[in-house]
Amino acid sequence: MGRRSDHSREELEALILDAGQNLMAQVGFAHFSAREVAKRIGYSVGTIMHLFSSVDHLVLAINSRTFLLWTAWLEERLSGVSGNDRIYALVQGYFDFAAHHHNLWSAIYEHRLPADMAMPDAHNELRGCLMTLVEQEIAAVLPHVEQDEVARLARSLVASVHGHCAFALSGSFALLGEDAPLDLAMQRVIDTLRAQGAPSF
Amino acid sequence: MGRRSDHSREELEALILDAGQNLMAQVGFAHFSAREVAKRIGYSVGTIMHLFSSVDHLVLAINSRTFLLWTAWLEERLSGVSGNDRIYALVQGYFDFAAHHHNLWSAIYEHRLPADMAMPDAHNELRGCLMTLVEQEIAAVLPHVEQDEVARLARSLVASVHGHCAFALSGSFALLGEDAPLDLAMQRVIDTLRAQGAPSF
DNA sequence: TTATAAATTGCACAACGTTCAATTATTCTG
DNA sequence: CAGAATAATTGAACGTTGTGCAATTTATAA
Repeated sequence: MGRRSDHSREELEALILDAGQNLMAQVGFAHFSAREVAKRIGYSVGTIMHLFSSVDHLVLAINSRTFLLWTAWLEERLSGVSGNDRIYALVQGYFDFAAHHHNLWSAIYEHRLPADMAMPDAHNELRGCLMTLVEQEIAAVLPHVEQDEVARLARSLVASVHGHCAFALSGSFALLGEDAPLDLAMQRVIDTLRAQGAPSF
Repeated sequence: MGRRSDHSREELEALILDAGQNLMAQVGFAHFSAREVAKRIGYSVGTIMHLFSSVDHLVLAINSRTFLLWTAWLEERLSGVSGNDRIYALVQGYFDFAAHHHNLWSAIYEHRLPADMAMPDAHNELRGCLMTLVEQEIAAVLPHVEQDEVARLARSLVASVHGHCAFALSGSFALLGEDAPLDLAMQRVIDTLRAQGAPSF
C-alpha cells in the first residue's frame, strides 16, 4: 500500500486512461466501470477517484482522448487525397472511425455531463481540433465564403453527418430499411456545398 | 403480498409505464431505476421484472411511448398550418419536443439495446409512425419525386435534423459558439429540398 | 532524525439489476 | 363447495456499482 515510486502522477494518469479506453472499447459505456479499470492496472479504486474525482471526469477524459484518435484517423484518411475527394474522404472517415470504434465513438454521445459539471476548457479545445480540421476542408472548397460563415457551415455539416452516422450505428436506419447511410450523408453534404456555390460539386 | 385483484395485467403495465416515464422525465436515463419505479407505484421490483423481464425492456417500452408523444406533438404543430410552413413547423416541432422533454428525448438515444436483444416488431412499427408523418410532408412538397425516393429523403432529412438537435441539446453547439442551431438545421433542409427541385423553397 | 505532506489502501455505505424460493390470491376441477 | 393447480407478488439474497473516509504507507522538508 502506498507505492508512490512506481509511477509519477502523469504516468499513472496515462496508465488509467489507457486501461480505461481499452475497457470502454471492449464493453461500451453502459458497462464501463472505474473499479474494473483499477483492477486492470493493479491499483485500488480510491487511487482513480483521487486522480479523477469521479467516474464522470474519467469518462470525460477518455472521450477527449477518443476525439484525438478520431482527428488523427481523419488526417490519415486525408493524406495524399486532393480536390473534391477530400470531402468524400472526410465523410467516409467519419463513418469508418465510428464503425471501427463503435463503443468508443458511442461513449462520446452516451455520456452526459452532470448538470453541475462544465466541460473544462482544455478538453473543449482538444475536441475542437476535429472541427478546425473540417473548417479547413470546407474553406478550401468554398474559397469565396468568409470565415465565420465557413465555421457555421462546418458545424452544420458535421451535425448532419453525425445524425446519419448515429442512425447508422444505432440500427435505426436498418430498421427503416435504409442500407446505404453513407451515400445519404454524402448527398446531403453535396446539396449544401452546391447551394453555397461550390465550383465543381 | 399477492393482491392480483388490484390491477389487471394491462392496468399494471400502464401503471408501471406511467410512473416509469415520469421518473425518466425527472431524472434522465443515467439515473433511471426500476426499483424507484416500483417504490413509486407501491409494488416490489420483482413485479416489474415479472412483467418486463429486464430493465432494458422497460426502458424500450418507455422510449416507444415517448415516440408516440412526439408524433402527437408534431401533428398538433402541423394542424392549421399549410404550404411550405408545414416543413418549418415540422423541424421546429422536432426541436421543441426535444427541448421540452430533454430527458425523455435523450433517453431514446442514450439507451442501447443489448447485443442479444432485437427491437420487437410492434415497437418498431410504433416508432415508424413519426417517419411516416415526415414522409407525407416531404411528398407534399416534392410531388414529382417517386415514393421510394421520398422515403429515403425523409430518413435522411430526419437524420440531419436529428444531428443538429442532438448537438444543440448536448451543448456541443454552444461550446462551438453556435447560438442558432434551429436556423442551421432549417437551412440544411432547404438546401436539400431545393436540390430536389422543390417549387417554392 | 523528526515532522509534514502526499499517495494509496481497505472498508463501509447505499443503491442498482437480477434471481429465486416462499407466500398469497385466484382459477379450475371434481 | 372443497381441494388441487396456477398465477401473481413478495422479500431476501447476490454480485455489482460509485463514492467517502479513516488508517496506513511512502516521500519530502526541516
